[in-house]
Amino acid sequence: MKYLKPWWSDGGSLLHLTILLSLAGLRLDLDLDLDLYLLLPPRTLLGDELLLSGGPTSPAYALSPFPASGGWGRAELLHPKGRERDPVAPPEGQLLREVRALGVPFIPCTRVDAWLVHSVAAGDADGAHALLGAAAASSAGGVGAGVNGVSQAAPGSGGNPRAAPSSPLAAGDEEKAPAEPTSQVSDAGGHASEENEVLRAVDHRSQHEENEQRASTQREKSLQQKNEDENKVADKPAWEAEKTSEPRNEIHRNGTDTFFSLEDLFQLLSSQPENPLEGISLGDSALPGSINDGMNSPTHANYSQAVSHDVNLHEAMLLCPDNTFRRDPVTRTSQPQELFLQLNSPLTNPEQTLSGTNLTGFLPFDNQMRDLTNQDLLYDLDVNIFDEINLMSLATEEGFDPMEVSQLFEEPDSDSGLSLNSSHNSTSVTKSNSLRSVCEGASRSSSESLSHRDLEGAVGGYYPEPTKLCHMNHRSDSHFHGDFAFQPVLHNHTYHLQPSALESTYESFSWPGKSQKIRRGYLNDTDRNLSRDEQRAKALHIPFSVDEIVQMPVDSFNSMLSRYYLTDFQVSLIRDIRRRGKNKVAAQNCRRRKLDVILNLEDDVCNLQAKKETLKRERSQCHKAINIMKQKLHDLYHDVFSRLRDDEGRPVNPNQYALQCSRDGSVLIVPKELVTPGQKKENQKGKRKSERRN
DNA sequence: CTTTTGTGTCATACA
DNA sequence: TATGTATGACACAAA
Repeated sequence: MKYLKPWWSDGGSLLHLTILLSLAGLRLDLDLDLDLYLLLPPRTLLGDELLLSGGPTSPAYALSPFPASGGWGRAELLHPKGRERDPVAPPEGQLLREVRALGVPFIPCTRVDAWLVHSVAAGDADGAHALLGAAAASSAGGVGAGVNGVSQAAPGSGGNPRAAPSSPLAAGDEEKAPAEPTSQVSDAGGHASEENEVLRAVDHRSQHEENEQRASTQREKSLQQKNEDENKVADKPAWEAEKTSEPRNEIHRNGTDTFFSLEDLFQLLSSQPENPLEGISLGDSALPGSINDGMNSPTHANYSQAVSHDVNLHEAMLLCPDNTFRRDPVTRTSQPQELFLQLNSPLTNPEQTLSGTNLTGFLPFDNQMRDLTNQDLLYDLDVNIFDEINLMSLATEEGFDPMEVSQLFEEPDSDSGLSLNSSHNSTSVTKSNSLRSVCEGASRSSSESLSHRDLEGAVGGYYPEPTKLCHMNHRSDSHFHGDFAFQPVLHNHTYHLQPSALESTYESFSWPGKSQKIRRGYLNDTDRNLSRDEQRAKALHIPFSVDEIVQMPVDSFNSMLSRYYLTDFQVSLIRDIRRRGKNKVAAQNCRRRKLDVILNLEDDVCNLQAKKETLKRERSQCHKAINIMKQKLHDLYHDVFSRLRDDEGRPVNPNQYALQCSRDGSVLIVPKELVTPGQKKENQKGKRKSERRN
């Protein structure tokens, strides 16, 4: 963490927040490297600790150590982890009350996007500092993760629905910073404007150039990290992606979630002119101290320029054909689609992006439905033809193992709807080839728009067959296909399997039943790691992953089934996979509940046993007390009789007389013969009971 | 080798 | 009716 005296340290009267990022090269790890400093005005009295809350669920930051008095003090906002504090933040309202009770203006933090704080004049601590740092690039872009920074919506705040930092940037309106505090800011603190705070983000050394130099060395690491991120993105089901489009514009990062968004910072900055105390405005001469010089210096950009620079830099980095984007298409089959996302996420609205990235069937394409092309011709063809072609292509696909499939589906009842007896002869091959020709004649203009993610998520990384794509395409946009989508078409399909072999292969298909077993000995190591359903899906080249099949909503599921051309066999398998997947989860939950019940019952048993022991002890203590009371009563009885004298002054024999208490409290000496039988019985009962207990 | 444990799956009932 | 969930029962693999 590098901290230098800020340029406004001799001016201003309100709390300034300095956000300094320790940039390890161009990579940011906010968990470790983001430190927050509060600049406290002179004579600010604080407790030794001040909690700031970024949001209902964000961790609290402790303000420590105590700032120096008599001048601008600096206090570091320490992450709870660093102080081994309880990371659970107190309720926000309580924090705000505590903070306000101290009379110190504060800035409610909801989220801090990573941004590069750049000092144009390197080494000039008093120089102006331009904000060159782009806000977090989109996660799809991946650049931000490695270069500019990251952003994350605080989970508790429900995330920032805006397109993260790219929204103000992509707006291209750098001269007009949003004047209104965002709802997120106002939600978190609710008083950003009324507190009249100024937010400044500076760095005291130019790290930008340094970072640029480090970029090449860090690129590999960034690429690795980015690939990990993209893997996460790629693992996200399409139906999920279609629902949450904007998170693609954000880096999802584990760890600290109390951050400003760059947009929030801009808005705070833009609200500055409304602050009569500060008199600091963006990009004008009201900035105190050397900042004015710096900002007006030709070598320094003002904030607006910084923002503009940011935009351009950001977009340029997104758009430039940097090596960062070059990935091995073999190892990363989803690259084209993700690159598409990268290129479009900051520039297009999510709907457009989605419409371009969910072309494999997860989104409705009403407009595409209207745009029927020559592929409509295909629609009139017998579906069975597609069926046959599909099976043919399945059988001729590389890695297709008929034995494997037959092992995966072995049950006598082969009522799968497969046209097993269909003639897989040269005629069907000719048909398929002709269909491929027709499909190849279709548009190839938007290859990048085909969702590779969907394909990648499919079991076995299978690309849909061209025939399948054709079939889908005839119901979709003609721009649906791309060149790469037809890559299999370019393969030399020699159909090495003879029709008889194919027929026997398909006849060996059987539906998974109760007695199904997988002879894993036939499976390779890779397949052995797959579940049975995954193996089945792979064997039949189901173009969806098992997770997708299981987890997607029923509407998406049904639309998927209807949108894809799938054989009855495949549909049945998909439905079974879904059913089994759901049931598997249900079984897991059921067992978990059962375990919880057992554990709770064990706890109950322990508690009851403990309670029993307690009650036993209490009873024993009660008996002891009773015996003591009896003994005392006995002693008292004899003491009383020892003091009693009859009319003649002789002691009263306790064996002949008894003391009897009347209701009015008087005590009478009564001969024992006159004691009522009921009293005698009660006394004897009590005696017997006590004897039994003893 | 047997037993235990965890897991997947199926059948069934129910919502 | 379709779908999802809950649960008992069974099979199987691994410890």
